[in-house]
Amino acid sequence: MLVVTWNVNSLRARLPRVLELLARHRPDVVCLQETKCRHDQFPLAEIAAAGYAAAHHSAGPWAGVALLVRAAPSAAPPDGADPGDGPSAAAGPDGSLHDTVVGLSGEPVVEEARWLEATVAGVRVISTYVPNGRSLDSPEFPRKLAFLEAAARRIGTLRAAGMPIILAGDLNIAPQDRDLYDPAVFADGTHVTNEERSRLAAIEKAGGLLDAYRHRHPETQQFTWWDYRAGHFHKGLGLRIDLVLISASLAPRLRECGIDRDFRKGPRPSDHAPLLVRLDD
DNA sequence: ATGGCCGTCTGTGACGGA
Repeated sequence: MLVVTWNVNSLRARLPRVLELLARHRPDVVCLQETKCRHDQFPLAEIAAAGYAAAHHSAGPWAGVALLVRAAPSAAPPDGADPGDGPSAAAGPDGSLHDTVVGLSGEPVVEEARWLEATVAGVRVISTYVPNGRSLDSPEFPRKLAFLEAAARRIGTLRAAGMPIILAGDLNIAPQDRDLYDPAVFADGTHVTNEERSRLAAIEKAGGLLDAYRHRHPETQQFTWWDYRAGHFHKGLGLRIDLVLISASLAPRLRECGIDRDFRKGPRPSDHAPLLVRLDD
């Protein structure tokens, strides 16, 4: 099973690149963040035409998360078929979306669209977009911490239910200093504080989860986000803030985990690159 | 590293992103 997470920074602006990703990698599951569209703007028809069912949590110009699941070839909708128009849309062999949950219980700002769950092939898959936090003295920062605490509670509940978990998304935390191009630049900023890192660790502990990229590549410095400005991508100045956390029970199936930097290049790229995780079937 | 960018909206610049 190939799982991809990608902060697309507007799904409408990025749709050609998303379709390119689906065609190139044919992932089984895609977790998207920052879709930035109203519910009625979500491009269900184009995604269905590419052979994917979708569930989404859309709230207008900010945030927004989605899950795409590859349909079986025989289950592809015929020409003119209604692709469906909501989180209940489903398709796939073992790739159906079941028991979709929209939103995170206890999240501080309910009207933001930052958390979406579904069961795919016996795995509880979550696409999340954690608040940025802006700055340490901003009211957004305690909201970020509260969101992370709510996520830990929810993950603990899901673990107790017994199904393996894949929590994927833009966590907006660099887990270690090796996940930053220069720790000094971020010394007084968000994304690196003990408050954030300890809450990320609490999520991992609550779920029995591990960071798939770091598990597979214990020492490598590689990034998933680069500022659009100042040529940072071409200078190699980025952060690793997009993560896939998997249940320890899935770790023996972890074949590979990598970042496709090609999608940070080319026409109209997102400022994030997709992170790919392959699990043996 | 001071900063350079890109996306949204009913906009003609402000704001958010990290």
